[in-house]
Amino acid sequence: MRPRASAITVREVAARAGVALSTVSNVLNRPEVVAPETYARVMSAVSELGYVRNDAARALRLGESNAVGVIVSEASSPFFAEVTQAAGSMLAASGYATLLGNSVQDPRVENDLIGLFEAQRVRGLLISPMSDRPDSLGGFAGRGVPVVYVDVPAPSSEYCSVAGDNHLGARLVIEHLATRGRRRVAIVRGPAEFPQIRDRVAGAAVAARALGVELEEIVTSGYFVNAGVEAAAIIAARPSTGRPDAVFAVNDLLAMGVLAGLIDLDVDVPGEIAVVGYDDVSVASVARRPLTTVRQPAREIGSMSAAMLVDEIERPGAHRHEGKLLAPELVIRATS
Amino acid sequence: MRPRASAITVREVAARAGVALSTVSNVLNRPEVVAPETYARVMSAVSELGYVRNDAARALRLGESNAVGVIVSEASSPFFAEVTQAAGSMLAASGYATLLGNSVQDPRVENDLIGLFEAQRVRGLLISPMSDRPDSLGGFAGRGVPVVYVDVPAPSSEYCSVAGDNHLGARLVIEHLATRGRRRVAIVRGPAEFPQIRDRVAGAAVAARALGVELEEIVTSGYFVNAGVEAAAIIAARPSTGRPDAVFAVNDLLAMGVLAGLIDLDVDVPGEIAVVGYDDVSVASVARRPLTTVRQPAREIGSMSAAMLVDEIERPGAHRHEGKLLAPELVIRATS
DNA sequence: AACCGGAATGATAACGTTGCAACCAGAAAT
DNA sequence: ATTTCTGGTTGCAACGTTATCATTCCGGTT
Repeated sequence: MRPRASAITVREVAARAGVALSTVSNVLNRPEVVAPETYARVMSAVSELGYVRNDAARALRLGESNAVGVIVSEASSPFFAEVTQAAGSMLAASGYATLLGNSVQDPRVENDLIGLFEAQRVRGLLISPMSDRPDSLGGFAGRGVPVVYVDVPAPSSEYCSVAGDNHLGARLVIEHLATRGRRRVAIVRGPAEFPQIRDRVAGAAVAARALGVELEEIVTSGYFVNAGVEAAAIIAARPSTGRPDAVFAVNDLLAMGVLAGLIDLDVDVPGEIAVVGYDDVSVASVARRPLTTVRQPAREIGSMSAAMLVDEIERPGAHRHEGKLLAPELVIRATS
Repeated sequence: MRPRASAITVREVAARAGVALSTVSNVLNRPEVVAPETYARVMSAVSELGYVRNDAARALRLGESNAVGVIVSEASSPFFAEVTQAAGSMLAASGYATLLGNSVQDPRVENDLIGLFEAQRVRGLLISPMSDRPDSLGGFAGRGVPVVYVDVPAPSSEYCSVAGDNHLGARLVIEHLATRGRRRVAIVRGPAEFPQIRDRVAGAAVAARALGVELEEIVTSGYFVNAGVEAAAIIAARPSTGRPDAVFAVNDLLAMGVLAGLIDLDVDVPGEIAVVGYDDVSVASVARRPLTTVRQPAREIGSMSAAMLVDEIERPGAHRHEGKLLAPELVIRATS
């Protein structure tokens, strides 16, 4: 038992200002009830001593914190970066602190983060999960803490969600490629199974079947640029007759890698092989060739999901769950 | 006074397991002192009831949390994404939870975040500040909470820091351009004044003066791709005689924008104008042309600064402050 | 038989904050 | 002169956890 040596507490401040400690609390939390003169005296004591409220004690007393958790599977992806940024500023505007957790595409880390946020007693959680239904999420529901699914439709109607329509987006891609005369599409993805990716693959499969397009799946080593380059090497190594005439990479980073890889290996894009990505991240337009891709409303997904979460936190009675599915938009550039 | 309705506390668990609440605490914190049989009984009560420790209460009792704060000026930048990811996993390995704050290039937000982390009583702070010396940082030093500067040299020897040598990196760029025969370099940056950027500009100026290279500064609207495109438009609008023969963009996103913008406006790169970036983010190699840039050891910066912070937290006596300056490396590709 | 040591468990007091209830002067109403 | 009010202030208990210290219960020693 040797808690922190010197810490300025509300008690110190009270002594300095010559008032009771509950008066200090009043100054800080309900300034309208204290006399202006007292208010000033307490405030100057606060700043003289450099008092900073202890949020742990406050949270304990109040039974709840003012923080919400945000968990994404890959914080360094440009798409999620935009989503979390929009969500963060929305939450900040509503007075919540954001705790951002990066599960680094690892379900174990995801579970740890959920546990951490649970222990922190966050007011709500924004999550873009690895699986449709992370097992450790039950604790939140049990406690009545709102959870909003981001970029993935909620697994049940107890939750809100905001997501881009990945199924539709993928269909748009295949339809576009088909109208451009492509008949053999390779879909390139990484090994990890995200719900988003699964939906894109499924959507592509449906459209391909409907249009009589041949579909092949190439699983490469990850979801970043270098993995795309590897996929390009695999494709280019085949004899011309064995190659697809289009590549649908499940995100833009991958697509940019494929694109550059193919061009460097003297494959004509889009002449011989078309390349399409997904997300329309900012660099997509300045790729080796301006990249055809599917635009997702990233900022909107972030701010809308944050708004839903805030509503559910602040009006638990009136709140109605809702599963928003935002329509993506095909952006045709030079690679298809 | 109506703290949270139903919450399972250690008391509930104790009742369920038929032991005293302090025994439950022992099970959770010092399992070696309790009898195996009791341990098992308590643990099963824990999981049956779904008990989750309340970190606020724990932090209050202990006088300190297990969280450290990380503040970056632009979380969506690929460079910082890599830094924070490396720092985060290093910190997680040492048992600390990471609170990531994004100051969104706004000193006010930065101050708010510092205040938030102070109130949360974080054990330490990793910060890549907007200014050399954020005023609100004093509270940490006063409390004896370690602060490590990331990607910026510390303003005084009371702090550790890990940074890439921006001055040197910029010199390498100018020297490289000079040996390639370039005599008129335009340095492209955004309006915000980061210490990193200032160092790069200063380093470039020193090298340019030494080598007799003419240096011009173009301030565009931001630090992202589209700002780079704007800068390209400005340059291309000039008559050929008024154009620089090289552009040094202070980061890769900007450089990729400039590069694509120039090419789209029929400027020959690198024939007429060379383009060089900074950071060597993953997409730099798949830009419109493979981009010449300066590689920063982002992961190393992140994990090293985290390691220093942990050391300072855990060995306050033995710790010696240190200002690491990591050497960057010029990566010559196709744009120079 | 009295004692001791150790292992296991339990009672208790904080940690810093907040909201309620109580209090207290002095002013206004009776 | 007594009562009622009211703007200001204060005392106190509680939030859930953990470390300390005390207690109990054994089997084993003297």
